[in-house]
Amino acid sequence: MSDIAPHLTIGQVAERTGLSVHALRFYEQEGILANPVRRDVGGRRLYTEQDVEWLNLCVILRASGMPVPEIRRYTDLARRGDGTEDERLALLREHQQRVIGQIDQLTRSLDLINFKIGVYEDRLDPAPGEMCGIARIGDAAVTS
Amino acid sequence: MSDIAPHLTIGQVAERTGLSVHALRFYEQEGILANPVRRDVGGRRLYTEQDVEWLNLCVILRASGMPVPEIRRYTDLARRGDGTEDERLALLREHQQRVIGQIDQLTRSLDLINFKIGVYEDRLDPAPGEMCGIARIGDAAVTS
DNA sequence: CTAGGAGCTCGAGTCGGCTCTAGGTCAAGC
DNA sequence: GCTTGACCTAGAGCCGACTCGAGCTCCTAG
Repeated sequence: MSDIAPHLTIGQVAERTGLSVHALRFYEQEGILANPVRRDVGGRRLYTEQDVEWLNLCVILRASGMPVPEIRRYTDLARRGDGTEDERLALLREHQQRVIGQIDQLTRSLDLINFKIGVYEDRLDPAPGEMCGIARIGDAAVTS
Repeated sequence: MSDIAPHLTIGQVAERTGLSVHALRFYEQEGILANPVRRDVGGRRLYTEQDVEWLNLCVILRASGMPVPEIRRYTDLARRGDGTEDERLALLREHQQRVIGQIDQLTRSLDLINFKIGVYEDRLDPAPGEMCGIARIGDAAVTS
């Protein structure tokens, strides 16, 4: 935990985060790194383990649909440090709601998909004792 | 259920489906309508209730991330009718898996977000009897 | 008779988030 | 000495799914 900081190359970080080297440079340019990346004598980026940790968090945020500008905002707040906790919390809560909403929407979509799959399964291979005409679920779009 | 078919205009369909008129024309052009839209004497589109039902299904599929080309494929199969049920079923099952995957991914993201929110809440307003240093969850990205 | 509103077509523009290209530096290995 | 491979910058390109605009035709109400 001392300052040995093993200097990861961009390629290694790409491997560890699942991001492409292109994406890593893009993210840096978009201001999505808590502290500025250092460079070696040849101008090559040197990442730290902290950077990787941070990027992995960002990957999660992106994967759950947080737009890049908002991640930048979050990063800014984190960089500024003390006194920004309430804003960071607010931002996370907002995102939390978005994610919950997405899950909700997907779950409802999945219900319909499951239902339609059921219809096709029955149509292709009707279970014994089951009638052909399947009750419609309200007015839901159950066409074809 | 007879062939009265009350001829909906594109504007009415837009209202009923939540799609824009632009999107409706775009979808038609993309082949995402089970049967070709009829036109009135002036060349205006006339939709049926079936079209609306179908479109509402498509809206759900889109909302759950099915790409337009795949909806077109599904529409083609539906249009062809009998004998394509197994393909339609396969297509739906594939999508079902995708949606489940998405929900899964979002749920896991949400876990981390919830965790971080908890960290900030404690940091801003520590509950009595709670210590400051919060145990890290494995090596998970819990930075800042 | 004319103004407004809804519709039409065709094609261009937009947006987000990368991804790729061109043209170059540098260090290691043969 | 030369090739190879990883890295660099700046900027262009791409993809999907719409969205928008220009310029037109209708119909209807005042």
